[in-house]
Order: sequence, then structure tokens, then C-alpha cells
Amino acid sequence: MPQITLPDGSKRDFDRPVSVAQIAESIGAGLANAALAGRVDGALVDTSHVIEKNAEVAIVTDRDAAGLEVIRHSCAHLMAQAVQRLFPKAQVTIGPVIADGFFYDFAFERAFTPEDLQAIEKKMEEIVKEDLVVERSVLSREDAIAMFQGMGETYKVEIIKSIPGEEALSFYRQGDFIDLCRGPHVPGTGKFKAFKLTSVAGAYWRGNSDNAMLQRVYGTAWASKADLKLYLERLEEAEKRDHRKLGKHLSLFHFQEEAPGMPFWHPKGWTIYQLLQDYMRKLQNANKYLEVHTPQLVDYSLWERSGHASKFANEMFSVESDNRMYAIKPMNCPCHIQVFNQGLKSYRDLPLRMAEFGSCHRYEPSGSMHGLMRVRSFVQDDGHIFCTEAQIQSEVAEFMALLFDVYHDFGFDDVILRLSTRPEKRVGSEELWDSAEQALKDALNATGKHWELVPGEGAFYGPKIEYSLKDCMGRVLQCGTIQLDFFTPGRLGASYIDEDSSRREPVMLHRAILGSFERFIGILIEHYAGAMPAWLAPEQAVILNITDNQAEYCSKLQESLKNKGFRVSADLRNEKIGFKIREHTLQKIPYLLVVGDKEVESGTVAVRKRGGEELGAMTFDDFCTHLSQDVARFGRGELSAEVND
RNA sequence: GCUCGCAUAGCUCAGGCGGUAGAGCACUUCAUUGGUAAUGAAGAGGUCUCCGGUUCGACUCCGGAUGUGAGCACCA
Repeated sequence: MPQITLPDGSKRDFDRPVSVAQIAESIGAGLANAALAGRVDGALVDTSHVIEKNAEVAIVTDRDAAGLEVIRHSCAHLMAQAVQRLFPKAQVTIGPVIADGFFYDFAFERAFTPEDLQAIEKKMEEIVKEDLVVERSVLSREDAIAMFQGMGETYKVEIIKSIPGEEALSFYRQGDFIDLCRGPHVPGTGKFKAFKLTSVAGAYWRGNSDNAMLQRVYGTAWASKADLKLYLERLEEAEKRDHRKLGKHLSLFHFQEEAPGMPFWHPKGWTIYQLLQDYMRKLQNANKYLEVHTPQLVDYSLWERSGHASKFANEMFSVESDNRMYAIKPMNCPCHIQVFNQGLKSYRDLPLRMAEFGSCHRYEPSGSMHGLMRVRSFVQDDGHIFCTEAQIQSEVAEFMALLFDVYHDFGFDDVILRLSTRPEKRVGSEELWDSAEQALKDALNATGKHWELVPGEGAFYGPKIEYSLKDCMGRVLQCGTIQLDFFTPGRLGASYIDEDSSRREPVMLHRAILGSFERFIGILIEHYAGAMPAWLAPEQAVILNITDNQAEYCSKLQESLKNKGFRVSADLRNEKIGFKIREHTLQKIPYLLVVGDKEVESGTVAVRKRGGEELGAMTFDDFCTHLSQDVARFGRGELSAEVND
């Protein structure tokens, strides 16, 4: 006789085993209708799940994050059913929930077209109208394999065979469609209120590029039409912020066929680039980094010695000249070790922090390139710390403090920390890995922030921490990293003399905060929607005259502001003021300084902020103070500007 | 690299049973000197990405290359 405890603490007694749906019914008809699943003692179950013992039960509806997941998961089944009705030859494989939606991979003789997508969506609507009951059942492995074999679903057979253990498997049937699935699922196909198929693309079976390519159909599903609309608007917003689009519109950079994946930086974009680099250089100097500069072209033998050639030969650009093979450096660390190796090093020299803004090239696969986010030529805020094992933890801690400061200056306060530990294939003793991983864990714990463990994802030469930030659209972007390396220094002959006069190999920490400047600028453009905060804006202010009468005053004003170190231009064209305001607003200039006869007479400027706010007339000195204060704020807490077309 | 799209003026994009193309903005010139998101008029501007094929004729159809987009795979 189960006693059910509801989330509000109230208890209900039933005189026989009771299903989640019946519990919902007992509370109210509205809730019974809204019920999508149940949570019994913390575990998600179907509404048909029968409870025999005392339990804590919550009814899951679409107002619950878990309910939305159930909808999306079930929507993947709905789509698979629609696909199989339209294309009986299509085989089903897997269909998981992803952020904001779901996908389902099908094996089919041809690619789906956008027209197919429309037809599938229409068929899905039909199945929703049919309001089929979704039934859970349990089959033994043998029966399940026999059933799917009979249906010609060879991929499903393979999936079942790969599931370890001997326990029975659960299946979900809705009308003519049945799928292997852990569940839970919505009780009926009438529960879907808002979904849309968004795209189709190829995807390898089991994520392995040696396998067949399947057809992956992406979709999104929401609790209501209004939520779906909000989501689609969010996609549109993201499209407007696309750094490739804004980069062209604001004339920051361009790409062209002759240099695929290698940006041509325009004056404005390069201004941002240099400002960022100056900013990092100052911080690094203040944090005892020693900046160096090493060759871009290095004899291939160095890459053979470092071990890169054997693993990354296909990803390195090489140059033959004078019967010698050179590689264009894909990274700076082997060169930094060459600098370290000059002169005998003592333990007193450690930790030695070396930094370089070195131009690197990598032959990235053509399909992986994406605007500034993934390029073939880039510069990192790269640094290598040579230290002893005992110094690892404090070096990592100091690095992290610097990293959080930097991110804060850009308004990124939500940082995701991930520790990747020893992979299967690795070098170094277990004790070394133990202490290295522990040092990283201690440093992470010392931050007091939440961090995730990613087992087995470390590099073969050492564990690493990766730092991802969340932009204003909620997208997660990996930028910073610190990697321990027990391998490369020894391989390239780095050593120091320890206290006891013995020769030892230093540990090397590879580290970056921004990652590559290219990618980071791409991220900033999208984060700020192109409206860079004053400290980074390529043009901080534009002076606009009303008529030719004020031209001379404007030119002098511009000169004075430039002398103060501000980036200011003057637009003295014979155009109406409204026209100029519009043009420079679209160029997202932080401050527009309007000068008419009134201002000339009073020796002021009329200041208009980006976004339209009028600050009124100001003297030259007042404006300088205002702009200086704005610059000093960096991008801390910067709100995303509205996007104009 | 793989699957499927896309490639037309500086930019954003139309277009055509296969008969060598159009708009808006930008640009140039002229008029206009105007107070906070588009002053008016005129003009100039294109090997329709490249290389083959089919055809009397290809920007349009077919094949390939390159670039690019969405995914997948990769990311020292």
C-alpha cells in the first residue's frame, strides 16, 4: 500500500500500486493532462510507471527542465517515425537530446533535401494529430535482436550487441514505430506543441570518420509556440552578431581565396589586435614573464626531435629552400626550449616564465575552418614556464589568478574549468602523473570555483586544465589552457643544475589565456555585437560638423584629442548631421561629437553616446575625463549592445 | 578530409523554357550648408569564381577545380 510524498511534503495513501499518471489524476485533471513523466525517488520515469512502495514522487511537466528534455527526446522518436513512414528504406540509428533540441541519425541511400525536411515536419504534425499512445515494453536481448533483424534495422542490431551486460532492454512503441530506448518518453504523440526541423547534414556512424556517413536531421522542440519563437529569434540574433558578417561591415578584416584561413587585417581590425596585444604584454611583464621572439621558419629536424613531425606532419606547412627542409612553426615551445638551452641554468633561475607573440601556421583541415575562430595563421598569447615539480602548483595558481583578472576585464565572469587527466597512451611514471594531477586539483580547489573532471583527455605528455568562457549568448568557448609537459624539455635536451649539483630536467607548462588573438577577437566581436568597449574601439569618437563653418574648429579638436592619446576621426563631409549620425552609429562608434556654431562659440562639443544617449555639451577637458574613465573600465560588466542591421 | 548546399557590381541581393544581366546602398559629378539614424539629381560600374564538356549559341545544363556555408571528423 504505497504512501506517496509529493514535493510540497504532503502525503497521499493509495490502497494499491499506483502509476505516476494516476497520482497526477488524483491531484487534478489539469496536472494529469500536463504530466509528461514522473520523478520517483529522484529517478525519471514514464507516467505509466507503477509504484508499489512508499516513494517521493514529483510530476514532471513542460515547466520542468527535465520535462523539456523528455519532450525533445520523444520528438526525436516522432521524427524517426515520420521519416520511416515517408522513407521505409531509411534505417534508424541514434537520436539523442542536445542543447535546445535533438537530432536523429538515419542510414539512407541518398541525402535528405530541404524539401524532404518540410515533408518530414508535415508528417510529424500528422502523427501528433493521431495522438498515438507511447508504450514502454521490455525485451530480452535475443528477442530484441531478432525483432530488429526482421525489420532490417542492422544498425539497431549493432547497437544492442554493443550494450554490455545481459539485462533486458526497454523499448518504446508508438503506433507503427518502435525504438530501443532508455526513456522516459511522453505518454502520447499528442503532447508536442512546438517543434521545428532546423537542418540536415552528414555525420559519421559512431563518430568515426572510417565509418559510413549517415544523414543527421537536427530539430528543436519547446514547451510552447512562444518559446519556439524566442529560440528562433535568438538564432537570428546570433546570426546578426556573426563576426564574419560584422568583420566585413565594420571593415576589420577579410579573407580571400589566395590565402584560405589566413585573415587580412584592415586598419581598424589591426588596431583592436594591437590593443589586445599591448594589454597582454603589459600584464605579462608585470607578472615576470620574459618576452622573446623566435624564428618562424625552422629546420625540419627540430620538429623531428620534438616529436611533432611524426604526429603532425600533415598539419605542418613546410618550405624547401637551398636543399633544406624547413617547417613554418606550428607552435612556439620547441623554439622556447632552444632559448632556455642557451647558457647553463640553475635551479635559482626557476621558475622561468617565457612569453612570445609568435606567428604560427597550421594546415587545418579545410572543413574545420571558420572565420577567425579557426584559422591557419594565428598568434597566441603563448607562454612557457620552466619550473621544478615542486613549483607546479604555485605556478598554476598564479597563472589562474592572472587568467581570471583578464577575463574579468572583458566582462567574462562565467568561466568553466575542466581538468583533463592521464590518457591511455602516455609517457612518464605513474607517480609523476599522480603528483601532477594532484597539483592541478589543488590549484583548482584553491579557486573555490566549480570544476569538471574529464578523465583520459589529457595530452600524452601531461594533464591539462582548459578554461572556457560563456559569452552573452550563452555559448561556451574554450580559450585559455595550462598544460603540464614532462616530456618535451627532456626530448630537446633542457636541463638545470639542482641544489645538489645534479642535472635535472625542468617541467614545462604550456599556457595561454586568450588562446589565439584571431579567435579571441572573433569571440569579442560576437560578444559585444561589434560595439567594442571604449578601450578596444578602433575609433573611440568621431567629430561631426554641422556646416563648413565649424570645420577648422573640428580639425583642431581632433588634433588635441589625438595628442591626448585618443583614437578620434573627424567627418567634415558636406552632409546633413542626421546622415552622419546614422552612418557612424551603424559603425558602432562609442562617442559622436557634434559641433555647430553654438559649440564653437562656447568652446564645447555636444556628446552623443553610442545607443543614442545625449550627454549634452561638454568642454574639451570634461570630455577627455569622461572618455578616460570609460577606457579605464575596460569591458567589465559591459552590456551587449543592440544589434543594428 | 567527409556529406549536402552556395558562388551574379565594392556591399546586400534579384533574375532568366539556354540568345552575354538588374535593384538598393556605396562610388563619381552637380546642386544644396542643413542641429542628432538616410537632401535631391545625374553618371560610371559586371570575362555572372575558374577550367573543361554538351550546344549554332552557356552566366544559366553536365563534369571537375577553388573558395565558402551547415554539420561530421580533426584541433600539438
